[in-house]
Amino acid sequence: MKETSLVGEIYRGLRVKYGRPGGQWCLWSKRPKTLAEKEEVAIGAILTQNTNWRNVEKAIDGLKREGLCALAGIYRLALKNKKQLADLIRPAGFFNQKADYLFFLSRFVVGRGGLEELQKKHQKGLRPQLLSLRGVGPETADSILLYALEKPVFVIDEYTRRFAAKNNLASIGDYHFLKDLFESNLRRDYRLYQDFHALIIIDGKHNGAQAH
DNA sequence: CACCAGGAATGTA
DNA sequence: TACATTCATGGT
Repeated sequence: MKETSLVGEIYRGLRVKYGRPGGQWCLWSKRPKTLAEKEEVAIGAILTQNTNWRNVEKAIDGLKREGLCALAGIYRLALKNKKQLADLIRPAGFFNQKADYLFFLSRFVVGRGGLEELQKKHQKGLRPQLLSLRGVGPETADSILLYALEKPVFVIDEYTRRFAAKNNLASIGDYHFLKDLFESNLRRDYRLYQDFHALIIIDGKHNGAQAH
């Protein structure tokens, strides 16, 4: 239960300061998750691309109102009426692109028997398969792996880059370099990775929003 | 009014 | 490899 590395010490500092991730992270850092919650996280991982989380919540609420915050439902709707799907997620911005992206992701997951099947199988080759989907880059793939499929994969984003630079952990922002830095200095535990990454963003917002 | 938010794809040099 | 552009809403 104890981290001896510098990275681990920094994590404990965040835990002392903020406790477990709350607010918007209550769902993403929740353990265990129901299947419906995992699907909501996977959908949110697409919707949140370059978009404020408040707008993502509006889009997710819209999907829930129609009973469509699920991958099988999204797949069916995208086949039947892609424009209706785009209209539902409009508040999240980039709605035409993201309707396509959700279609590709839902088709992939449904075609492989659902998220829980994915979580059990394909321990190794899953990340390249996610990356091969249009609309799924490194950050989105790792967000799905970590928060929806509960794999010990560290997510790197702009907050993580700033955080690493600020704490003198790395001078370069290369995605896989930083990913390997965190993963090789921490227990291989998805729960630790979830909380750490969430706290990095919480801390980044805390430090960047002083003017309010 | 400009700028940004939990990116990725595509094109150019 | 390193930037630039596009996609688009809603809050500040």
